[in-house]
Amino acid sequence: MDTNQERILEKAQERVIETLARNMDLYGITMSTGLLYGTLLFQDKSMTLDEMGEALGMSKTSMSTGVRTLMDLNMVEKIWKKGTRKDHYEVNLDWYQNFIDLFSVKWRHASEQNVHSLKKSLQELRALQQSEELTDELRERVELSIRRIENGLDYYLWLSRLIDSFESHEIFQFVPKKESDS
Amino acid sequence: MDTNQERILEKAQERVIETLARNMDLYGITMSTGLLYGTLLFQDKSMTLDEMGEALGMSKTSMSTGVRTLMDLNMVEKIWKKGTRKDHYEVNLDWYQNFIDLFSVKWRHASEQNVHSLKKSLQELRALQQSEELTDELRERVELSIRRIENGLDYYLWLSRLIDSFESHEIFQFVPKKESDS
DNA sequence: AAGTACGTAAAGTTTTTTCTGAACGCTGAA
DNA sequence: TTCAGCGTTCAGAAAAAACTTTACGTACTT
Repeated sequence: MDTNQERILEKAQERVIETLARNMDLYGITMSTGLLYGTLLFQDKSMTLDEMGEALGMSKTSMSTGVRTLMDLNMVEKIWKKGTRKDHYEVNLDWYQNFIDLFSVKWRHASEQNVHSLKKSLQELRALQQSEELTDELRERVELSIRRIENGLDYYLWLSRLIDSFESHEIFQFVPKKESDS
Repeated sequence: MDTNQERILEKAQERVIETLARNMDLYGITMSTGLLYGTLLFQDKSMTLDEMGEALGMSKTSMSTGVRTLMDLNMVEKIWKKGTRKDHYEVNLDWYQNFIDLFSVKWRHASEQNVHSLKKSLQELRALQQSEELTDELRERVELSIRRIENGLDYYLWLSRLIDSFESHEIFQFVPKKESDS
């Protein structure tokens, strides 16, 4: 058995795993959890928490929380495996869908919160604007704030439609999955 | 002077500022820096580091680093102001462009790193694949890894084209900035 | 040339996050 | 019913990040 070839394989895998993991902070995912994701990615079979802990040299507790984070983002799923009592996990191989789910879950949520605040404050400021006895200086400030908020709302409505186009996969009509050459 | 009206205005602004700031971790931006951004947003005039520190009750050093973070993302810019020795900063009011810049800067960078690793490892594995004396078991593992990596590359090429469409503003043809009603 | 005002780098402190190990509850087996 | 194996909760330890204070370099003023 040529262990040298094996080492080449593992080296190649590790490079990818580490790079992916390092950049997953964009997903709000910690490096360790990213390593876990990468490890699962190159696994042909599903893994148990113990196997993960073994592979990463980390505690089972960490694997438990890490795998839950990944499940919340739909990047990993729990697999039914009869005959064993342990939970088995598998990576979701559809990178596009992973991106979409992440984007939907995180950005949609933030977007909704922001819109809510913006609308509420806009309403208050519009009411204030109606008031007759408003100094010129204050009226000016109120109107500036209203403009700023309206700008923000425009943007978040757009962002919401963008996310819609991801979720519905319509975005792939515009930016197709595969390009012919290159 | 009715200080009550002023309080309403400030309350409305603070709500927005705080919500925006809280959600800016999606941008990899800390809450404090988010508050700084929000503060600048409702400012009619440019601000100096001292004014920011004053407004947020934080050290000038923090303002310095915070403002640099925002500048790196093109969300804030330094303003020429003659007659004073202090630097002045202003928020970039184009939310769409802020989003695009953020996305470009962060995701493009991550994407490029990932593609680089994926390609390098793919090359190594393809070479390994050529090798005649490869056990069936190892060949199987190599081929699985290659498939995984190819999947990833497909995705990142797509992502790159998506980012292109943001940077070129072509995305607005597909998801227009303004919708007629609603 | 000396002094002052400014932004930032470096070092140190505080706060937050991540990780671990022990203890718990649940489920299935004996 | 008891026991063993499993995932998870919780409290504490370790690590990382954020923030402040001090100190420095530069550029303008006098």
